[in-house]
Amino acid sequence: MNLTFRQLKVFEAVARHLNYTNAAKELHLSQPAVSMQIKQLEEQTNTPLIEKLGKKLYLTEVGLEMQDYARSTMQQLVDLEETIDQMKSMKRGHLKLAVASTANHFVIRLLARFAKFYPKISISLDVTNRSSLLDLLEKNECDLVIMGSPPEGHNLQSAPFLENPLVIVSHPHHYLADREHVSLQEIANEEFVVREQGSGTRSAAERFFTEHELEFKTKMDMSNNRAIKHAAEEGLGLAIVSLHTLELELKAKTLKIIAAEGFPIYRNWYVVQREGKRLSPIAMVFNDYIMQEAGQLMKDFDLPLFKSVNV
Amino acid sequence: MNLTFRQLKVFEAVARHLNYTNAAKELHLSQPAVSMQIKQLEEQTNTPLIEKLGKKLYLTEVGLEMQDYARSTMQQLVDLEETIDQMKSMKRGHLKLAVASTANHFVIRLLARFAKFYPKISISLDVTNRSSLLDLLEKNECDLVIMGSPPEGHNLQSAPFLENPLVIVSHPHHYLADREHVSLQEIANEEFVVREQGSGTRSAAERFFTEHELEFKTKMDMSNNRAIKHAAEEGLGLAIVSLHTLELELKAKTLKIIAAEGFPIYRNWYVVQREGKRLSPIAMVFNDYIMQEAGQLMKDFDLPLFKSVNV
DNA sequence: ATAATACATAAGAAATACCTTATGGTAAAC
DNA sequence: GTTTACCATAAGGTATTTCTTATGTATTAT
Repeated sequence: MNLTFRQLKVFEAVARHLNYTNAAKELHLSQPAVSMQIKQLEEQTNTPLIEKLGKKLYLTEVGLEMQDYARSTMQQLVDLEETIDQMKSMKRGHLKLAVASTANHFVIRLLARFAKFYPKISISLDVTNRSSLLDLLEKNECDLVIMGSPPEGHNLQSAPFLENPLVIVSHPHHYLADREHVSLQEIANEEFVVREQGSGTRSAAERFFTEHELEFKTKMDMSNNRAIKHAAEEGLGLAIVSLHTLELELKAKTLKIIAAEGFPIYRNWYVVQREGKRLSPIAMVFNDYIMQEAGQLMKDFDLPLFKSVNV
Repeated sequence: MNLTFRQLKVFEAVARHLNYTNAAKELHLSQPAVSMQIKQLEEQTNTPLIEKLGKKLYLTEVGLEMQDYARSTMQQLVDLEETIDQMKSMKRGHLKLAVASTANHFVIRLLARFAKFYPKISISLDVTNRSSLLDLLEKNECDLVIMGSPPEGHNLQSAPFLENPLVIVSHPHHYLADREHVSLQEIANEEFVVREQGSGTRSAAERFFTEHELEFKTKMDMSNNRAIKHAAEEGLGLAIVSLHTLELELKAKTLKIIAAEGFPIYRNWYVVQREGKRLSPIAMVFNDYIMQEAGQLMKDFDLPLFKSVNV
């Protein structure tokens, strides 16, 4: 059985009118065209669907069944079209993001704003480590990834969208904590708690010290940003971290930013996607959104000391 | 949007394999044929459904939606086919009958047997009066009608399928009730309770008396067969009724058949349908069934005195 | 009886659907 | 680097679909 949507459409009209001529008018067709479609449908099903008694038309039992089927199928088609339209116009859809754990906090703030504009869009946010992020991209299991240091040569495409100021923090009673200016040399005399080798933050810090021909004294390294901050709080050393991860600690005054010369170091946050990936409409919009709005939005958020540090 | 079932079928295969070449093999097509169907589907929806990243294929969000749609639509088509097949093979369907109230009792017995052969077939039986029967046929609201005297010239087609013996009954203590032979003249001396003018039974009775040049003395006429029998039970007169309506009364011995000369008068039960009506498979089978089997079946039923009357 | 109405059928033409083979391009595997 | 696997694209042809106009036929209404 090889029906066509055309046959169903015509049949539905005839079944509704119980009159070929009127159905033909509705469909802007000639009457024989309608007759033929019905005839073909009857040939397909190999059973009469409509019977003519005198001048009136009646649906046979199978005809009634066919009417049900035609209506439901056509309704489904309408539904599909609507769903697709909604997806296109982003009234519906799903945005799959993944972020580096260091970016988690500020990305959630960005997302909160973004989500308000697209109430019917569902969002999934995977907060995970660097290698998992690359894995997700590889498997095409997410639309976009936000991270601090995209790798090279994995068929990835990345774009910086926001400055990522790295600052030096200490516990509030550190002797450098309240100073208005701390020289490079004074910094170099301190010991640091740092991220593991290979981390973007670690690399940036090392580059900074190398460029200024200073020694970078690392006391401990840890693979977790939160652990580093905690170590600094406990006075195990100074820490170099992204300002964007510090909101809570600054509010709670468990850490203080040191007014170190040459700081903050500016790195970037990147949006990363697979090369060649055709973004879904909503992913494209989100991409545009953060590229254009992230800077402004971050300023709107109440990051204390941002300005003073930024001098 | 003007999809084709072909496009959906091909898309479904591709979505399942996530591989054009394998889908093509499954469908016994060349690979470009598959490419083209997908491309056309994407043109119809005006949105990508499948994306190729590296060597792997992925469904887009809309593609996933389309996959759902394709599967459900194709499943519905399978269901439709099955339903139609079942209707054709009479594993399903509906038989709409209407019978004259006088025929009710014996038709139900016929139906009970018939229904056993077609357990999934539902049957509706409308028991109503003559004019309503014609109305039902006119409006094509039933497949077949069973009645005693089909009218002429209503674009109806009728076929006798069973003898309808009319007998004379009286209450059990009537002085003719136990006689082994009652002459025509003795009958003609009696008074009768009869159906209204125009009724088939009435006409047949009148014809009988006219043919034998006897007077037909009618005391009362009633439009309801049951009322007539009741009148006879109460001794208001003799009654001429179809043997097939008497089963209960004979069993209960509230009426007795009189062994009148020339009786029973043989009339017929008819199956009536609209001229030109294409019977549904099940209606056709039922029609054949009663045409061929009704006589035998009626003999199987325990109609006491049938044989003796029939001598 | 005649006209009017409505569906069926036939013939022909245009569009389009659909498939094949041949070929090109790209990513991954060796 | 070469090969392999796999999809895209092009060209070309056939079959099918789908429509129209013209005409036939049956039923109903006048």
